[in-house]
Amino acid sequence: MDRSAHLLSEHGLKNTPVRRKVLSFMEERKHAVSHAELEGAFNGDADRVTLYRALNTLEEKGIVHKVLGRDGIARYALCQDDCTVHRHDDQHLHFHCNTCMNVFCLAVDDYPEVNLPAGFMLSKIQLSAEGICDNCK
Amino acid sequence: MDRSAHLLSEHGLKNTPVRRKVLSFMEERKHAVSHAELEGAFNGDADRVTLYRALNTLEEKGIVHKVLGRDGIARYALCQDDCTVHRHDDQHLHFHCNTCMNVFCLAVDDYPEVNLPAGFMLSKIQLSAEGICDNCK
DNA sequence: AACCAGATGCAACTGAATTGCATTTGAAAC
DNA sequence: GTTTCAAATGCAATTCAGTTGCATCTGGTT
Repeated sequence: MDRSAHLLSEHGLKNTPVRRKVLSFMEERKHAVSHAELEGAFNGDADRVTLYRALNTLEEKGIVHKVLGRDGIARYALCQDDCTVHRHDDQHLHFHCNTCMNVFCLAVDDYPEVNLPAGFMLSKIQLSAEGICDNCK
Repeated sequence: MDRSAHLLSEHGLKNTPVRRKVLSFMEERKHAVSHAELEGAFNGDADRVTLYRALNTLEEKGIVHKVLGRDGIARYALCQDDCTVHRHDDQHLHFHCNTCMNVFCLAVDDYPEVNLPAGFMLSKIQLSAEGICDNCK
């Protein structure tokens, strides 16, 4: 059983061709993938709605996490191993390329401390950056 | 001439009722405003397309800046005085409320340093947070 | 082999945002 | 104050990401 199939059974999801291919496609990319990108890769082998639902399900189970690009379009990337349904490990930097619009999940050593005004309850801090990615440069 | 009218002439924009009202509406709010919120405030006094165009124009001129909510919907807030067409002062924290989905621009004292992998060119770092705002708490 | 909850495919729909084009208007020139 | 015109507005139609309803199919268990 490959890694994709393992991830699925581990989270109580049926091991279907679509989900396996979605996961292995993400493994091969170093940027977060959009629905449109996946649809292109499937090239008619899966309905667009099925892909939307596969992505939503994978996110709900904590297998992938969702990030909105600067263009407002959702992208998805594999979570780290220690992600759970209840806690996603988002302690990384999302780098937004202003040329290709791709989003990259990059490791970051130290995370900033932030103190909010009175009355604001903090649940998560996220760091993001934008510029030009190594591929577009 | 009030502040809204001044901002417009300062940036070479016509001083129209719609733009003045959009700006003064933003001044009164402490969160970034969405198109839907504006449309409600205008209550038929301006076409929805006109509002979209007003927001785009104000952003292009550096009078307001745009931020995407967690829901993927654009919101706009007045820039600090030192924003220009070429450089927006985004050195603040965007706080996303998970209840009302409003976005708040909050001041932040120290900004984190980040070093990217080779080949990535950084142009801007942004800090965002999510949780519950003071109003929803 | 039988079963069924969950996954898929197809069609229709929603909602944010954009585009084209005719009309109106702010503000500068006269 | 009148003329003038680029810019702004209003209206209709369109685009595009994402969702929903429902019938059919299938992975995995019995």
